[in-house]
Amino acid sequence: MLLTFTEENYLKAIFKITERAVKVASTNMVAEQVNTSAASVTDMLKKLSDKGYINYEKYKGATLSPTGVKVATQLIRKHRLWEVFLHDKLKFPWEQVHEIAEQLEHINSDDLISRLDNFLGNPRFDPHGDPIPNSEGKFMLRNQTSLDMVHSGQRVLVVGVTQHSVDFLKYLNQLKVKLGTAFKVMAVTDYDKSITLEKDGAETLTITHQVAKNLLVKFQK
Amino acid sequence: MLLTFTEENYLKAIFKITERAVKVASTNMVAEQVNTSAASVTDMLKKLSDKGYINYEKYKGATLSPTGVKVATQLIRKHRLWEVFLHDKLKFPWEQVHEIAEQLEHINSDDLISRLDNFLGNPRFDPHGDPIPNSEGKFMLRNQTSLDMVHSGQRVLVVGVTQHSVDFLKYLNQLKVKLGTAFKVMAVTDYDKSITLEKDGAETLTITHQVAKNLLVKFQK
DNA sequence: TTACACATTTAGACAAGTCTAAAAATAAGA
DNA sequence: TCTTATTTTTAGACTTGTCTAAATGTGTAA
Repeated sequence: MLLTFTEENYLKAIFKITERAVKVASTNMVAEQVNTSAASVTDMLKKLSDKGYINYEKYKGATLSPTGVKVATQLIRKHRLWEVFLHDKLKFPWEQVHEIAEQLEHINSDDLISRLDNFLGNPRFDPHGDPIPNSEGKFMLRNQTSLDMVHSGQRVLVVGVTQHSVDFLKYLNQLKVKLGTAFKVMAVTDYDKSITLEKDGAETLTITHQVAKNLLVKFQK
Repeated sequence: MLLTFTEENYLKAIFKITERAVKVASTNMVAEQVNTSAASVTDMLKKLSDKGYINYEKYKGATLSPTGVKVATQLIRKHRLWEVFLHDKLKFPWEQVHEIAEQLEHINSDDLISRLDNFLGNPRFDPHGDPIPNSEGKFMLRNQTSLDMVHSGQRVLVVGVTQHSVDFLKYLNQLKVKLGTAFKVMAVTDYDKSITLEKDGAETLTITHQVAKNLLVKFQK
């Protein structure tokens, strides 16, 4: 069964919302994700429910059905593979790949995606450090923490970001922070939770709690 | 000004129709190209005319305006560059690239296309031998004839096809005819205009007039 | 030049996705 | 539990692109 561009975006939105702590996607949450009105969302949820992609009860919100999950993870797979292509092959900076991948992810061809995956060397993470689901929709798991959970003295390696906005990524460029950057945590301020880090060499930088929350790291022994 | 997927397809259709002998695209011709009804075409021609992309007079048919030509050639540029990508990088056979490129051509990003062009080594022809317009929309011209215009004794090199249907291209695969294949014309039958060719080595094959018409060749001295 | 065939346009309708405004349901505080 | 604030849904309308059926225009053969 063929889904429209729009339907696909709704499924992806619901997936994103229910991926973490939230178990059920509310109408308003979806509306914010797809940047539309709550009324439009209600209509679409009804439609997607009729088609079997989501479980939806009036006033109770929506979750993806198994079919819905499949569609959403395949979209994410396509999105992230295209991001790798744009970054690795076409040399786009990481802050520019998301927007173009939003278009490319809707291209319809299984053969295309499996060939692209191969061409790229079956990458397991995209340019932001997000895992790329395999063709069965399985994600690679990884031991990671957001940088606001660390303590003074710990050594960490940047492995991802939880925010893909151009502004945030450009700010990281400015700080010369990218995937693979290693830090030692020098201090965590009680007052505003800002964190002072020392880069591999000697440079020191201080970031706000806001920034730390959006940086994913893994611990180094 | 942003065009919809559908509007772009109409402009491309009018371009294709008026590219050769026909000077004006009639409603029915467009309807056949975009695979829709004449009534729908009339509506769309009115709209595209209002927006300044075509010159259209009731009952007289349509031609592209300068802006329309620009849009259409950029679409063709994108289409053919993606075809090169699919064929050269992802190793799709030439009969499969068209369909996927029909989707990819609508992706919107000038930067993407200029990077893709570079990544591919600024190719000047697509996998079917069609010239790729440059970013100003200029086409490379080439001395070429369709194979039904040749005479016995002439030596030719296959440089293109005028038909991109999967069936036709698969038939050529079967005959082991591809871009760059060299032939000597052995005989042209008066009766049915079928042509007997000798391949570089020694193999001989006979093709119908229908096939010959759709093969583009250039002469070898 | 008339008559007919064919091409084209108009009229009216429909589906998808959107909107605003109003109504209804739910949640939360006193 | 009652009242109010917030969320969600419904109602009705609009846009885009499509359709069929009917009306109109154009071109050609007799």
